[in-house]
Formats: sequence, C-alpha cells, structure tokens
Amino acid sequence: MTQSSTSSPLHIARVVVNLSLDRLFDYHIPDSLQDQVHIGSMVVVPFGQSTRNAYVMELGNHSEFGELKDITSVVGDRALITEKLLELGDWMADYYCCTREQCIQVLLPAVIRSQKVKKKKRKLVTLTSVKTVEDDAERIKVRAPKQADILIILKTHGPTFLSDLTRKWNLSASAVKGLEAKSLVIVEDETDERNPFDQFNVLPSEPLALTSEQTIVMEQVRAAVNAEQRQTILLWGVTGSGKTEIYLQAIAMRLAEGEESIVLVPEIALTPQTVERFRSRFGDQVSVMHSQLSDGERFDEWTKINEGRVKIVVGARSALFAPFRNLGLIIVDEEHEGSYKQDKVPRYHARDIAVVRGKKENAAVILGSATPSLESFYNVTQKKYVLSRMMKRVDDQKMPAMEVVDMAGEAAAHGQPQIISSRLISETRKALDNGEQAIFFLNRRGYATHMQCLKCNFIAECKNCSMNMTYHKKDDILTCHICGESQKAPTSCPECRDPEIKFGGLGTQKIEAVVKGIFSDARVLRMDSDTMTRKDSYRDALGAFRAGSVDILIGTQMIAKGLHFPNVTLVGIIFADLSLNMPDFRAGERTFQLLVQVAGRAGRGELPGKVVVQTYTPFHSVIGHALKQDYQGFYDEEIEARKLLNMPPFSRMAIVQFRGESQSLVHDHSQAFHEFIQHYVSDHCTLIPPLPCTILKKRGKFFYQIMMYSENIQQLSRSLKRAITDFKCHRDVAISVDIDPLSML
DNA sequence: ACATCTATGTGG
DNA sequence: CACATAGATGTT
Repeated sequence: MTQSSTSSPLHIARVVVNLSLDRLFDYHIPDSLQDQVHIGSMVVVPFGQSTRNAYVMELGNHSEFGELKDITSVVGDRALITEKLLELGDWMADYYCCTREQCIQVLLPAVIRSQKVKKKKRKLVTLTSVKTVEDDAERIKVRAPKQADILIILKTHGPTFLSDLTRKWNLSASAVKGLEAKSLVIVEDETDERNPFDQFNVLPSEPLALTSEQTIVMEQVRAAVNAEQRQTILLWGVTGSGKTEIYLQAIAMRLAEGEESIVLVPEIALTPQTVERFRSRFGDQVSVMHSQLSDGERFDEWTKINEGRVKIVVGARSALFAPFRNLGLIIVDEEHEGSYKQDKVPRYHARDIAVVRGKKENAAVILGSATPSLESFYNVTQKKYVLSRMMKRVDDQKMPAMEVVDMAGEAAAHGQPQIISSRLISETRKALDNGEQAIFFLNRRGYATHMQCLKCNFIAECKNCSMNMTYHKKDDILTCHICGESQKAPTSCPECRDPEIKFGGLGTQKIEAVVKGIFSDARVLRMDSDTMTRKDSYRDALGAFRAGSVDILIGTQMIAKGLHFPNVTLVGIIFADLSLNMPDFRAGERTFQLLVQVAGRAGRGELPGKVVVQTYTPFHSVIGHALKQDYQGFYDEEIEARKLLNMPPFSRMAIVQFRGESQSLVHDHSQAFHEFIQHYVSDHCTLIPPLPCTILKKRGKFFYQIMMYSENIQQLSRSLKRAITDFKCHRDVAISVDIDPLSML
C-alpha cells in the first residue's frame, strides 16, 4: 500500500509483531498517540489474547480490515529504528531468506528491545543551604553525629552520590533519610552515564604526515566521496602499510562535513590498542561497541549514537547497524575476515551489508585488507569497487623474509615426526640471544586431538557429537571442542583395560610443553581460549608480552590478527597444513590469508623479521605464493580454479540444513525437501542432493544438508522462502538456510 | 508464541 | 458415543 500524501493525519499503522510471523498487521493509532507514532517506532499492541511489542513499518489511512484494534502505547520518545535501517532490514530478510522480525533483532540491540535497562539513575544528595550548614551540623551533632558528618562532607565535596557516601565514607542511607526529613538535604535522581573509558587516560594524537602512497589513496577516497553515487573502495594495503591512518583521515574529512562514520573491526582485533588510536584522534566523539560491554554500557553507547551525541562508532559486526541519520562513511577493516559472517539467523555478512547500507544511505565504503577476499577482488575486476593499493610499509620497513621447512624431510632425518624443526629451533635461539621475541602459531588448542588405545584402537569420542575428545593436559581431562562436554582422562583403555594409551595430534598445550623443554631459559606464554578465560586476561597477556616479560608467545587465531609488537623478529608457523587440508573450497584462500597475516606480525619495528613455515606440503602453490607474499599470483591462480569449478564468486551458493535428534527423520525430510523444491527453482539452479554434514552429529542432533548453486542468488533465496513456507515439516526437524555460506561444514 | 478449531483415532 | 490428540489455522 502506498503512502498517500494527503493532509489528513495517518491513522493506521502497519506493524510487524515481535514473533516470527513475517506478516504485517494493521492497527488504529488513537489520537492521543498520533504525534508519537512514526515509522520505526516500537509500539505495544493487543495481539490475540495477549499483548506484544511491535514495530511500525508503514503509516497510512486505509486498511483492508474492518475492525482495527488500537495501539496500546509507544515505547521511547523517538523512533528506535531509522527509516533507512528498516529498509535495510527488509532487504536483508529478502536476501538472507529469513523473516523481518529476525532482521529487526540485529537492527535493535536486545537491551533496547527489552527495555529492561534504563538510563542509569543514581541518587544525588545536595545541601539545601550551604550558608547555614555549619550551624546545622553543630546543632544536630549530639543526637545524630553521622548526619552531621554527612553535612560536612557535602560542604567540602559539593553534591555527592548516595552510593559514594555509603561506599567511600561508610555512612548509611538511613542517616541521609534523616537529613532529608529535616529538609537539610535534598535527594534526587540524576542520570549518570556509564563510561567504558573511565579507567583510561588517552593522549590526543595529531594526523600523521602521509607517505606518497597514502597521499594517492586519500585522493581516491576524496573522489569516492565526491562522486554523485558514492563508491566502494577496496583498499589493498600490505601489513604495516598504514591503513589505519587512512581510516582516521577519511573519518576526519567526513566529520568536518558533519557526517558520521562507522568502523568495523573483527571482534578479535578490537583491542584497547585499536580503540585507543581512534579515541586519541577523536576523543569523546567515538563510541565503541563490542561483546564485552555490560548491558548498561551497551544501552548508553547506543543511546548516545541515537541521540546524535557521537559521530563515530568503532565496533564489531553489529556496529554496522548504528542508528546514524547522516552517515557518510563505512570502513570495514580486514574485510576478508570470516568473523564478519554471523553464524546465527540472520546469517548476514557485515562486509556485504556495509556495501548495501552505503548504497542506500549514499555513504562511501572502504574495505581494507592485506589479503582481500576473492569475492572483493573479483568485484574490483567487475568494476563494482574501486581499487586502492599500498604496497610499501611505512618507514620503508622490509617485508619479513619467509622460508619453508619440509617436515617430511625433517621426520626422515630424525627417524620420527618432529614438532619444532631444527631450523625453527636455531632461529629461535638466535632471536632469544639477541633479546628479541618470537611468536609460534598453531590454530588448534588443547594438548592432543585424540586419545587412542594402541591395543584395541579404541578412540575416545564425545557421546553428543561425532568428534574425538581432545586431551587437555593441564586438567588431565578429555573435552569435546564442540559441546564442551568433558571427563577425567582415563589411565587405561575404557574398552580393553590396556594401560597403554597414546595421545596423538598437536595442540597449543603440546607446543607449549615442547617449547619449554627445548628453551628452558625462555619465558613462554600460551594464548588461546583456554588460558584467556578472564575478562582482562587478553589485555594482561598482551601487556606482558609488550613489556618484554615474555620471550615466546604461543597461540591460536587470536594472536594472528593486527597485533603490533616491534620487538618480534621471528614467527613460527608450526603446521601450515592444518588449514590447507580442510574439506572446503576456501581452504586455499584461508591458508594464504592466514600465512600472510601471521607473517605480518614479524619485523614491525627497526629489526627485520623472519618467518619459518613448517609444512608437509612445501611445494603447494598456496604456500609458494604466501612465501613470496604474492597476492596477485595467488588470486590469479585461485580465481581460475574457481571459474573452472564454477564456484563462488562465479556462482552463488545457498545451503539448506536439516537438524533433529532422530537421524532417520532428518534424513527422510532432507530427501523429501529435495524432491519438493524441484518445483520451486528455475533450471539455472543446481541442486546437490542431501548429504550428511561433515560433522554428522553435534550436541545430540544430526545434520544433513542440501547445497544449491545459482547465478541469481536473490531469486534462489525467494524460491527457497516460498518452498520452506509450503513444505510440511515434522515438528522435530528444524530447517535453516545459509545464503553465501563461508563454510560448508 | 499461543489459543483455538478440525480431522482423525481409540476404546469397547 | 465421549474423549483424546495431532495438525492446521489465525492473531489486525
């Protein structure tokens, strides 16, 4: 229904109810609420027997329905979702094959939706009369000494929060009550904004002088912004080429025009270091959004943005939906990062949606990476994005020297497989002797990946998942990395009672033990999700490494990204084959990105860096390109392969997944759906019949999937939505759709 | 999601 | 027949 531009007020609101019905319902707007109901408002409506929250999608003055119920009330004093963001949500629901309500869940943070958190109110105690305070204190001293104390404190410190009086001065609230009764003080609610930066004192920073490469890129950014329809730039800059300074100056440029900016950073890279760079340049105009914020902090940050009190947001994936109204720029740093894809519905990719939001709100978009995703680089060749390149490190630092060690040869030489090669040992020794630091990378935590009985070949497997239990030596337990189930490690085989049990497969704990054995003089720190359990442990660990109280840092994913340590001269990649051998067409791409990113941690200061890559496939072309840091070479080869196999970006994918506790039921329904959907999709769509997922069973549920390929993903998505609505599925089988999946597991 | 309606099944 | 129970339908 189109909105008519009559002068008569619009009495009818079309809303989506906070249930996943994906339908619009009409309600009458009572006169009393007339000026409070806008598009994007959150309202309370009677629905069936109960009452529910709903979001206003459209306004009008005509309805197909006869009897309309009244909107009960409006939540908040202004629309909680901007019109543009609502449009974006609709677009996402269509594209990602999900309901509008599911998209609204990501547009509006849960703390805002639930309305459980309010602006924090604290009771502020103020003197009624400063002049007479001393006389008053003297007068009440005998009968109420505590009350007199309070008066003196208020005299010297001015208005004070009740909580501070009770905490710092150990005074009771009842004493304050007494004063209030005597009308000597007044107690009132004062909003107190939580400030996540309270503990930090940030020194201001000035824009840096740009290198010649950076100057050229800034010109391209300016051109992208000045274009009638603002453009998307792919900023391909090697590690250490100064991408962040580009971001900062681009933001400053928008700020000068009164426009807002969003900076997306992978969650794992959202360290205090990163935040500080933005805070030091833009101070209080920056808001930070990350998963560690408390509900209260998140509420305050969101409110600041919605009320226009900050102009810049730095945050992980969900910060893309910051409710700015005059957005000028979106930056997606490390755009190739898989963590931009949300793994629950709606399974959106923040980089792709950043480009869509940029289009809708005419904001420029900068996608930055040293190792762009195949999709993004392909989009450059298709003229969808503009390419900017920075091939030199600032200050003319050299790229680290990379060398490969053939672990098969190493094993032959020693008569058994080795964990740390002699080459890596000697390089580490050299670095340690020079007082330099080293990083060892292995993307797998735990001590051993499996526990096996040498006699009967029994392997400990999780009872909820089709997965081997990983051995963790520290607690002497076997644990499942999927469901977290753990048990005491047995001392003999649970099947045949044989005491000879073998622990096979490398994890970071094993590396730690081996490294400590070889370098008994070195201070070793392991960083993985097992050691980084406390809220601040990540910051503390990195602080210790920075301060030089750690020589060798061993870790998983979490040390691969964006860390900047000038004293690190050596990076050891323990087992490069790990990611290469994944059963996924993106394994090569991911390995290349990982190797180049990890290598980028070396030689970031005065000292040159060295990288040792250990692998059993030293002549694999992906490893070859990574050694030469040759992105273009890698891209050309990989894109050719994708073309031959008609894989993304040449075709687009959707995965339909079926899950349930009964394997046969799940299997049968996936078969039935495969039959069923034939009638819904066009000939251009390729259907792969249902297959059990790589990990068949997770948390007691079985998984089967149908893969679909098409040139036109939007059309495919729409057909899928219709098919799923029409398909009669058993209650105990759940269907979920992943559009543009990143992983096929 | 939840209430309500409808078609079908079961006992004896 | 009464009653139970699974599945479909509607909520403005």
